[in-house]
Amino acid sequence: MATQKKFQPTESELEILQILWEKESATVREVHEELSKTKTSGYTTTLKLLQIMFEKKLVTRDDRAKTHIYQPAISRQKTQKQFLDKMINGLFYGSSAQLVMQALGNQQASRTELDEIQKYLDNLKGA
Amino acid sequence: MATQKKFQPTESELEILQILWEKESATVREVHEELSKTKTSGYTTTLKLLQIMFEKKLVTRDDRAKTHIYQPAISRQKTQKQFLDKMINGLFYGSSAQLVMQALGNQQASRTELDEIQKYLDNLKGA
DNA sequence: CCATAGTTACGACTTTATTCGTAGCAATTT
DNA sequence: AAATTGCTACGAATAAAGTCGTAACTATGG
Repeated sequence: MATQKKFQPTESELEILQILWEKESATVREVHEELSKTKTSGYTTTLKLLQIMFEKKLVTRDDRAKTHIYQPAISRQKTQKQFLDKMINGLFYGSSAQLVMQALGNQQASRTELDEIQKYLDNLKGA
Repeated sequence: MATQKKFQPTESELEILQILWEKESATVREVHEELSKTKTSGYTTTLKLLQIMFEKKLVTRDDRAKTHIYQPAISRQKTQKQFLDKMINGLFYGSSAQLVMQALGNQQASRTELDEIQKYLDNLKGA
């Protein structure tokens, strides 16, 4: 089990994880290229971040070749859960229902999405 | 309208806002007392934070008396929305449905809560 | 009226996160 | 084989958040 709670990714680290989840694996340059679409920081910054993330065990890497290849070490799901939990406890009185309704109210979900949620809900209730 | 996006409360500021939302209004000491239940930082830290929050306009204060009285300047709802939006965009591909299902799956909501959500959902779909 | 306790203000220190410059190495080009 | 390019490593500067110590003021109790 040993759920490495210790290292919650920071804001920047999350951005990088996004990219790694998307691409499955990537070199520093690839990550940087992608980051550059929304940020202006330099290559070595990206490199350093990935190195830190490696130490924190947020990513793994294959360094057999000169150009290292990085992969995410924590799943998107797990990370989502971590942040959700934090948010539910911090901002929503610990009630996921509160959060859900707020989310449904603010962002509008499409009909299709609502139906999906419906199905999911039925499932939970059925159990 | 002028949605003061500028100042997203930080982690610590959020904790303080929680307390202010709860109490409606409070002195530094009251906030600090409450904070002390979960943190160990000193009185002047709390004071300083409230002062900063005042400058950021996250709170208002009545300083007619020696002991100032603070009130939240942004609503819980609005803040919830701000953070939810950020999270949906950052971690859930911009899909609120994704977030909702993840939230329902992880945290278990009680039967009552599920029913509430159901009602809410019917409402949305009805419209 | 003096001492004490409670308050605000505020500068400075600490810690954490982000950013970058530079050195060094290896592969590739000329 | 020298120059160029592209990579990693890593220390250090900068920025942002949180923390605290101390001064100054005010009301209160002896």
